[in-house]
Amino acid sequence: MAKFLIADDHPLFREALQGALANHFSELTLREAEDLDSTLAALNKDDDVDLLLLDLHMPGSGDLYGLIRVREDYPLLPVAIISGSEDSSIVAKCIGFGALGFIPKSLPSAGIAEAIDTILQGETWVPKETRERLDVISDEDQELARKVAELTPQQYRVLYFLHEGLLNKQIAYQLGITEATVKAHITAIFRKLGVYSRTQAVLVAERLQL
Amino acid sequence: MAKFLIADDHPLFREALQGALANHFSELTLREAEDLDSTLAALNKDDDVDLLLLDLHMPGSGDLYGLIRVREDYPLLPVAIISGSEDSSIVAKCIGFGALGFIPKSLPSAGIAEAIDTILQGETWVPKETRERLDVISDEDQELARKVAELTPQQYRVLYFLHEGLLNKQIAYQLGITEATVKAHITAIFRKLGVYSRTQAVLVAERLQL
DNA sequence: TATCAATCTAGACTATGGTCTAATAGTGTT
DNA sequence: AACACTATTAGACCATAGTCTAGATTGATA
Repeated sequence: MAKFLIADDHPLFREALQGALANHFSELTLREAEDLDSTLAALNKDDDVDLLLLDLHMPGSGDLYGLIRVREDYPLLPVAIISGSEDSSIVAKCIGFGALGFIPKSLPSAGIAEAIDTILQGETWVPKETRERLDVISDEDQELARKVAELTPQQYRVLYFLHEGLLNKQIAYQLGITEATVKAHITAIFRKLGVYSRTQAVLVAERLQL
Repeated sequence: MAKFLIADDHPLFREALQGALANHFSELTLREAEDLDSTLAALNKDDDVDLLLLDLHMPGSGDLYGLIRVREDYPLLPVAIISGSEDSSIVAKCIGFGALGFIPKSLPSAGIAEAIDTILQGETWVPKETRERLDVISDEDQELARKVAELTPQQYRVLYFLHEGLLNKQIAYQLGITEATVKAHITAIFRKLGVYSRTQAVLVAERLQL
């Protein structure tokens, strides 16, 4: 009896994936989540989830932040990344940051089932095309990912806007808080990332493609 | 009677390249340069150079700045990039920014001669391994490169240190000028790049891998 | 030589960024 | 319930960033 959690903001895709899985797995319990917060909440409630199917692009989080965050909180949970893109450098980063598999949305349902079987056996699965191009993630990037995982969701949002090149005033408006609070968050981000200016913080975010 | 300009800071490599070329081209005039300034000076003096062999890593300039700069000043001059690395994304960027060829230093001399023959005929030459991976450079990146080419050498140096995450005070010390001057350069950089904060300027530099 | 244009330089001034301190609210623990 | 711990909030204060103005230098050109 397998229990999966599907985290994807697209209801139609969740439904399609559910259909594909139901055909392949006879006994199956599915949970759903539509953003990072509800994903973490679901994982917190259900401690016996066998596999997380995690969309890369989720509202309220940068591309890799969701994965990094989940890996930090639940290091033993198998995670398969679901993504519309299949750029090999993205695939490499996902695997490097601890995902067991990378499943492109373009994959037909039989392929998806096969990929998930592989992953449930504890093996890595990535699309054929990218199988030979898995550049290793450097130790420094691993270290940076660990640091980014320490950011709170609000701090992460601030870092996101920082990375967009926004002024503190603009970030404050976007998040509906005062500029003073934004500054406090930024100072906390600096501490956690081990940098001392917004420029360096942005470079860290850029390096991890957050 | 061909005339080439070799721009590489490594005297030994210039010599080796010279030997390889002399064997293949019967009539050959060679000019040499060891940094970006002397390269531009040599091009300015000799207006009948047939080919520039340009090292990617040159003292006093970021990786792509030399190419961007030369292409801006001499758009008709064929340029072959010489480089120790042969990372496909770098190759793609060089070709995208107007180089006709990309010659890895690891190539045996017969291969180098063949590559240069191809380039002199006006065709593009890149290493076999990267031939199928030449992602196109986006229009925005082309536009950004055009803007970066407008920077003066000193402004470029400031942008370089900006991208390292240095404070204005530190940049001033590195360049031996006052902080006020650094600020003036930074304002000029903003104007030319069309941005309004150092963070955004750094993101532009990052995007072009300068 | 005179002159125009561009670059480099820098001081004075204003806006933005960043630190320190501290209060509030939520969370899990004993 | 009392406790420690952490996230979030923000005001006051100082440092850094960025703009405006302007003089000095260089190089090309008439």
